[in-house]
Amino acid sequence: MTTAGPGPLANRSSPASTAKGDNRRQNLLDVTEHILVTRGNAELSLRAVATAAGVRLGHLQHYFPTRGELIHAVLNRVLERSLRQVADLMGPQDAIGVRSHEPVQLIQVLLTQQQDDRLVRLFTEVWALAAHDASAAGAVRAFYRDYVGHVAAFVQQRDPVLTPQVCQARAETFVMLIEGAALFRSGIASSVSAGTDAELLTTAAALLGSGPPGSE
Amino acid sequence: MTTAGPGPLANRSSPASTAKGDNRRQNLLDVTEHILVTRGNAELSLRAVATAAGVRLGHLQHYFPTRGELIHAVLNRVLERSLRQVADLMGPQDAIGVRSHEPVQLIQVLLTQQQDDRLVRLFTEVWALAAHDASAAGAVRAFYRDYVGHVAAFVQQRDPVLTPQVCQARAETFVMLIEGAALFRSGIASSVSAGTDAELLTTAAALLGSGPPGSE
DNA sequence: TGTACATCAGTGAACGCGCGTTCACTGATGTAC
DNA sequence: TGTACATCAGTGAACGCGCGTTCACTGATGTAC
Repeated sequence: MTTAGPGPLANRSSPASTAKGDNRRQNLLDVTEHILVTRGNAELSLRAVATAAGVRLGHLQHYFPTRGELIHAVLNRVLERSLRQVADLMGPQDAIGVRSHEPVQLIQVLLTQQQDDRLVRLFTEVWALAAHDASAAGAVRAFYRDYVGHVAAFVQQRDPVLTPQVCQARAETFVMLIEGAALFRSGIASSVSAGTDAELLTTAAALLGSGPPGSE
Repeated sequence: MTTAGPGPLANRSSPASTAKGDNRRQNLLDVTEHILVTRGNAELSLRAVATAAGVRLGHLQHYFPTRGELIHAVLNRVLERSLRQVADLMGPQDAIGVRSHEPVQLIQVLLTQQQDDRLVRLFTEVWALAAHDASAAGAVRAFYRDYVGHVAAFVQQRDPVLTPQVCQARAETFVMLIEGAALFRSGIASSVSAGTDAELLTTAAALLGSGPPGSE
């Protein structure tokens, strides 16, 4: 398992891995993420990160030699973590082939996560990065491809009669709706009114296939 | 009429309005918008704007004394223009009380606009700005409030039996879906598969109330 | 019609500052023999 | 167990540059009388 392979973990920076070094690296990424959320990419400087982390500029650059490497590292970590959450939520069918979540529960978990505006603010930065940086764009597209893939597999399992194409279409529409909802629920767009949660839940659940079977 | 009042047009910069000055001002905002789309807020500098516009730095600052004023001016113009498009699309009931668009047509127009990734890239910057700048956040929330308001009015007119609360909930969910779809259709998230357009159209149309009447 | 003046359009140079990057360095920790 | 050496953790100073902002300025255009 430790032979890894050419996954997203392959783009390590110069120093080899040490227990102390790994902790420091994660700590530096934590700090970078926090500044990205609170101040945005435009105001993120290496000096600000170093100061907030309590290290010297030169030390930060021992781990992330350039600003670009730091940004890409934090971007990849965010996407990997989010994808892992989606995978845990959509497909915990490990030993036995049983899903632990019904669509409505599942959607409610997703919506609860969106109440935390930190993650949503982070994703607005991710989208903006993807819009201007080719490397970031590739990582973001891969993330959404896998995200949609997990949802499609969930839909397929709930209703094996559906064609893969229909599952894919439902999954993509579902993710569109969830990502759009994030903008509203985080307060960036505007606060949602009382009845919207119910409407959103119904619409999203219908896409996952929780409606009466054969109603389509 | 020149007493203005506290509208969005009130935040004029120092110079009074002249035909030549207004043209120059709009031209400078065009150039700023273009740089915002292609390079992003993080890489937008006053010198880059001035150079691209073919004027001197000092001249740019004659119209927009600070970077912040330039950004806010372009933000407000983008939001006003987009809202005007929505208003034209959702409610052309001027003289007579007749809508010219059916839901499906209307949605197709919205989706076609999203194929142009320039506007979507611009909005990723707008969301990021709103996440970190209090003034921008207010403008963006006002924009989405009005956007949702237009949609809600459309839904209400199509089915007067619905309560205003239901119309509001449907409208908010509709806008969530459309904004999320923008991420995918612009290519930022990932390209959509063939069947997704149909699924998206059906879901969005149902929210606008184009389903068989009384089916709810 | 002409003159005086205010305002606007546009130029040019300079400022202090924070930025990312480079590099030479010291101490700590692990590793090979 | 001890020694030598490579590697990693962390420091410190300096660099050139582009940045936003300030300010004094000249010419063009409008306006009042």
